[in-house]
Amino acid sequence: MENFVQQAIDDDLKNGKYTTGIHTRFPPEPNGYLHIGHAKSICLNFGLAEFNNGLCNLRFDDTNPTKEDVEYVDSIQEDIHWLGFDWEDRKFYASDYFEKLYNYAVELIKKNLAYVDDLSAEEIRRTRGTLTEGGKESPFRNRSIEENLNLFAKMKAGEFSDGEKVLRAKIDMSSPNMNMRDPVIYRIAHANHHRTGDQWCIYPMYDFAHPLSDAIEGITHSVCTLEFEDHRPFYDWLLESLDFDEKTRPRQIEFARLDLTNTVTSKRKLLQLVKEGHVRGWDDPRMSTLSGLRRRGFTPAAIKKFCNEIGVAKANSLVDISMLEHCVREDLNETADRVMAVLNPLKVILTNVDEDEYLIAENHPHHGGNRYIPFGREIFIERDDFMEDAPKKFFRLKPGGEVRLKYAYIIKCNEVIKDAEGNVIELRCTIDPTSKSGGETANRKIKGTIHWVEAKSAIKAEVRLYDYLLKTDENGNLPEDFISAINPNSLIVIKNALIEPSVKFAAPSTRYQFLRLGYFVVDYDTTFENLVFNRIVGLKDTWSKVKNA
RNA sequence: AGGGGCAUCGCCAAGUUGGUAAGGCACCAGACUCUGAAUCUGGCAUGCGUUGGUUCGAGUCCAGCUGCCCCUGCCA
Repeated sequence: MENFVQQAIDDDLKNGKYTTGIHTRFPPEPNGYLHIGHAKSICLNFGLAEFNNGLCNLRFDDTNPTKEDVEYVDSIQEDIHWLGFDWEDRKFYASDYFEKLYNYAVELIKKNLAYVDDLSAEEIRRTRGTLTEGGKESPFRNRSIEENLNLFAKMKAGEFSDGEKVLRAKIDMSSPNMNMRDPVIYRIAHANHHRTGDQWCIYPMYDFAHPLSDAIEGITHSVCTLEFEDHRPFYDWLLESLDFDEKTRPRQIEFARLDLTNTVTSKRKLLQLVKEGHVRGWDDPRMSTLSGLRRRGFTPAAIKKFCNEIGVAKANSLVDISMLEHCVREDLNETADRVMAVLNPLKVILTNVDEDEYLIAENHPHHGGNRYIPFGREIFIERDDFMEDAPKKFFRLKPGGEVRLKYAYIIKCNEVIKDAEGNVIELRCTIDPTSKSGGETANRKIKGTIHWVEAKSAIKAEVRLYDYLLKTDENGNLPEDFISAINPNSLIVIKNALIEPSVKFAAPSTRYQFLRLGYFVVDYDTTFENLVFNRIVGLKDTWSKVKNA
C-alpha cells in the first residue's frame, strides 16, 4: 500500500492523531449495482484498513428514500464479499443514525448555526448567487432559536408538506464556495424508507449525514472521490461546530475515480444500457458491473490485482482496458486448467488410423496433473489452422505440409476436399506413427502445433465470444452520445463448438483455458443438454498481428 | 473568468530536506517453446504543460502564462 492516502495516514500517526487505530468505511448509496470503479474504492478502503491493522465498515448511505431500494443492498453485499472483503459485524446504515442526526441538527440550531427556511426550492436557487457573485441571505435567516426549534420539531412531526420548509446551516451566503452558502441539511419528504418505513418525513442531506455518520462510527479517514473536495470545508465546519475533537475526528481525503476505456462506469449509463435493452441485464458479461465481470469469468484476484496496479492519485485518468485484461490473464494463466476445444470445426480424416486410443494430456503446463483424451480416425481442427495458400510465416497446416497435433501425432495433409462452391469441407491426412507424444521417437521438430478434438467423443457446446461493448476512439474517448459507440459485434454466439469430453460435467463458473484460444468460463445458463461458455479474454495473439501486417 | 483541484513516456504511475527521471501496461527485437500462450533477455522520457527566475545544480523552490477536471440538486 503505497499512495498519497497512506502517506496522509502516516503523517497523522506521526503527529499523534488517531492513537486508537485507523478506521475507514465504504459508503455506497443503495441505488444501483457496484461496478469496477467501486472496486477501486473498496480495495482502497478495505486495503487501507488491512494495511494499518485497522477496520473498515460497510455503510449504506441511505438518506434519500425516493431513490434507494433493498434490491441494491443485497447485491452490494454480495459483490463486496465476492471480492473477498469482510466488514464482519460492522454493517451500518446512515438511517441507523436518523435519531442522532436529528439531535445534532437540534444542537446546531441551539448554537444558532442552523435555521428553518420557508423559501421554496426555486427561491433558494435564485438567491444562492452564481459562481462569480455571492448569494442573498434568506429573510428567514434570523429567526429566533426558539422559533427554529419549534419549526424543526413541527417539520419532524409532519406538519408541513414536501418542500414547504427546509433546515439550513447558517454559514456565509457570500462564500466563494457554493457549499458554504447556507446549504440545506434537512428536507421534508413524506416517503417510505426501505428501512425506517414511515417513521420519518424529514431526511438529512448527504453533506450533513456523512461527516456525522463517520464521526459516530469512529472513522478516522473518510476517503471519497474528487468531486467532494469542495465539500470538505463544510465537512470540517460541521464537526468543528459540533465540538468534535480535532485529534480524533474523521478527516476527508479525496482521490480520482476510475475511468476505463471501452466501457462506462456511471450508474446512470449502466442503467440506461439495461433499460434500453442493449445488454441482457446488470450481470451481462459485457457490463463493467461487478456482477457482470463475475459472470464474464473475471476472478476477484484479477480485479484486486488491477486495482493495485492502477494506483491511487488525484489526477483524472483514463486507464486502458488492456491493463485489466493483463490482470485476468496473469491470474488465469496460473489457475485455469487447459482443455482443447474447437470453435470453428474443420473435419480431418486420418487415413492411416484405424484404432481408437486414449492419449495423455497435461491439465496445466507447470502444475502437474494429467487426463486421458480420446483419439481416432476422425477429428476436427480449427478452420483457421488450415490455409490453402499459406504465407511463408504460416506455420500451421497447409496442403502437403505437416503440423503437430497437441499431445498426439505429427500429421501431413495429403488431400483437400471441397464442396461444389469450392469451400474446403474436409482434409485427408496421415499421421507419422513414430511421432506420438511422449514416445521415444517423438522428438522430430515441427514448427506448428495445433489443437484438435476427436469426432465421436467431442461434446457440442455453445460459446459466447465477447468483445468490447463500446468502441472508443484512438484516445480511448467515447462520443457524447455513448449509445452510438455500441459495438454491434460485442457478442458472437457460436452454437456448435466442439469440446473434449473431460469438460462434460463442469459446473457453472468453472474456468478453463481452451488451448491456443483464450480463457473461458462455464456460464450460469448451462444445462445438462446445453453447455454454455463465455470467453473471458483471449490469449495474446502475435499471429494476428503478423497476419494483419 | 469566483472557488477548489490536476498537469512526469502512447496509457497508468513513483519521485516528500533541490543532486542529476522507479515500476507496470502497451509496443518493438531476440531466445525458448508439442499453446504463434507462458517464460526469459534487451529496447522504449538529454526529458518532467509552458516561459522566465533563484542555484554549482530544479520534475522538485519562486513568478507569470496555458490546458484539463469539479462546483449555482430540497442527489450522493
